[in-house]
Amino acid sequence: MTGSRRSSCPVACTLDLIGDRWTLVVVRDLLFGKTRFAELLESPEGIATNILADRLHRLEEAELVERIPSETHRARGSYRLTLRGESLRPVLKAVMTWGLAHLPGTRMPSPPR
Amino acid sequence: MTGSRRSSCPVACTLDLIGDRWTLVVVRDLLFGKTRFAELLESPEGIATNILADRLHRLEEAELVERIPSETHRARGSYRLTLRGESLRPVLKAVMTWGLAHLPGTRMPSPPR
DNA sequence: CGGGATCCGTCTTGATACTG
DNA sequence: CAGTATCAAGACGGATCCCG
Repeated sequence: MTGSRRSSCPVACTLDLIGDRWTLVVVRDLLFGKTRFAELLESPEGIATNILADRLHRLEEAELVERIPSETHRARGSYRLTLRGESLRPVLKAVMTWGLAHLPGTRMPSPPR
Repeated sequence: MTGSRRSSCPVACTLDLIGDRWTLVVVRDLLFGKTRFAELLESPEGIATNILADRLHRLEEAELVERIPSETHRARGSYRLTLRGESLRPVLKAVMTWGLAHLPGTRMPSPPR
């Protein structure tokens, strides 16, 4: 995933940002209220630590996520979606709705709000 | 892209199907009315022939696309979205809407219907 | 010539081990 | 706990080859 802008198409350019198998899973978890690295790791999909770190960095770079460092412990920051990041909710909703309707066996884990 | 189902989450499972940088671009073109291999190749993003063939096969396997062989020329088939494939339209719409709203410089090429 | 398949070098991904 | 380092496996991209 290079992230390079390939065209002026809103679909292709958005996919440059979130078009991979992990980014939207991370966004999903953040939308569901998770904030810490370890929490994000716990999801049943089993994302690897380096992939999670990479995706969080990319999302930060795209200003979809911000990292909030802790004042007490230096290595205990948390991650939150920016407003821009939260605006991905309709995209996630559409993906989730499609999955629920067309992939038997899938179900909602907990309220996405 | 392995395509293996990793969880029961509708988001993660949907991403197993369409979570990469090319699949939704192909679906976009099919929704826009393109039907032939060569047409799909012409898009400004510049997909490689092997990648396009691979994505079409995967989409066929997932029953999102069907290949319709020509009666006259045997090597002149066309591809069309199935009903199931067309049902991805809201997902594509959400992605496109997000891109138009948040990625400056992106614009619609031609009516998506 | 159109519609792919195959080969191959490069870049990305992901599992695991390791560190502050 | 929160990542980084390492390294094998796989995906990408493009050039070419092949077949009707």
